[in-house]
Amino acid sequence: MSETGRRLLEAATAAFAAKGFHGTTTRDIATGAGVTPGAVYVHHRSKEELLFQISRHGHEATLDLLVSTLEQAPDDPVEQLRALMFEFARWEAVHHTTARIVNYELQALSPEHLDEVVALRRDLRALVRDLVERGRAAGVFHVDDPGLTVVLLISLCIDITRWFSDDGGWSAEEVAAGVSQAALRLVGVAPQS
Amino acid sequence: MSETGRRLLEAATAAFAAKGFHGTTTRDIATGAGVTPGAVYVHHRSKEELLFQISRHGHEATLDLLVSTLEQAPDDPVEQLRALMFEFARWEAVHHTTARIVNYELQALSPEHLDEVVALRRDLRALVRDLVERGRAAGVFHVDDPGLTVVLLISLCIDITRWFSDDGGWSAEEVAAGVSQAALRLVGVAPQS
DNA sequence: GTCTATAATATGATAGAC
DNA sequence: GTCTATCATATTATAGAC
Repeated sequence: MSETGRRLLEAATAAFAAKGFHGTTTRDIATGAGVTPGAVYVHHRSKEELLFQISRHGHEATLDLLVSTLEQAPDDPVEQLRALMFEFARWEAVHHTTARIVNYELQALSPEHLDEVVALRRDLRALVRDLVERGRAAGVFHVDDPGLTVVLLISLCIDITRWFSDDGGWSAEEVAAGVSQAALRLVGVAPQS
Repeated sequence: MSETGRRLLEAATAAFAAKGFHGTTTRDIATGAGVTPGAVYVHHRSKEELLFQISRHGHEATLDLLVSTLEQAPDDPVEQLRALMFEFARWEAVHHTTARIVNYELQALSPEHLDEVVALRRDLRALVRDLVERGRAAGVFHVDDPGLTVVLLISLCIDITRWFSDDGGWSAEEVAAGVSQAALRLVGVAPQS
């Protein structure tokens, strides 16, 4: 992709995160990238295509991160959950601008694009569910409702997107440490950390 | 307010929750209420005024619920947190349509209206923070970072808005029970429930 | 590849008949 | 109070000059 094409993607990311897809105009995006409205369509098919590119890339990056985190973690559900939640939470905090679009602009995607992205979200959820089930089978996690536990674990990470700010009270690493500790408590692992 | 005025509010709530403020047109709202676009302005000043009315009412209802829940709860931080989180989570689940607007459409409010709503959000946060501090002072909550704990507790409730569905796997009460148990674990209370 | 200009449509809100 | 009609503007996207 050309330099201008990339700048347009960045401008779209900033604008979509701040004002939402429907609250952003193609003029906003063009202006943010330092070009005139007509130039947008040399680099991108449509405004929705820009959204899809941001959303898909964000989903793929998150999923790739979690898969490789699990691959590198020791063969222990406790350490795996700690690592998974730390990296997941850190990603949402560091990339909170992109993550906001990933998590809150799904409804603006075309039906076909939404399908593709929902499949990636299903994969991510399956990853967490499998880990919770393994910890439960190993007798180290103690949860009444594994399905609801999975939703709440993911909630802790996704909602970071909503409240995290670069100039707020915590760094991405502090948030990640707090969330991964909270996760271990949530699955009934004694708070030794 | 007239019957039509109320129907317009309900139609706006449904539309804003489904498509966002900027993704909703005044024609959508009028059609949803069974009237023509011109009739909207007999009952409401503007589209943004509809949003503000929904948002303010939702914020006030949540805050009132939490205040009265704390008033009625026994003088024990553990039971107070259990009750507070149960009622908060249940409200977000039962009223997930309104709650979606409350939690995710802040940026579409006018600056003056946003100020008013942010003040209510601050009050709600202070309520939770005070409770966590009291539990900590009493030696029954064990948390390293009370501020971050408060954010995560509120996260568990707010994010319900995003994922809860009436025809999903859990009732509002099941979710509320799971969230309040998760909250107690999160603050380091032994999982006896 | 970017610009200016503009087409085609959609939008928030209002006017005036009934 | 609701309707039809419409104003004024904004919007996505394209056309054609440079």
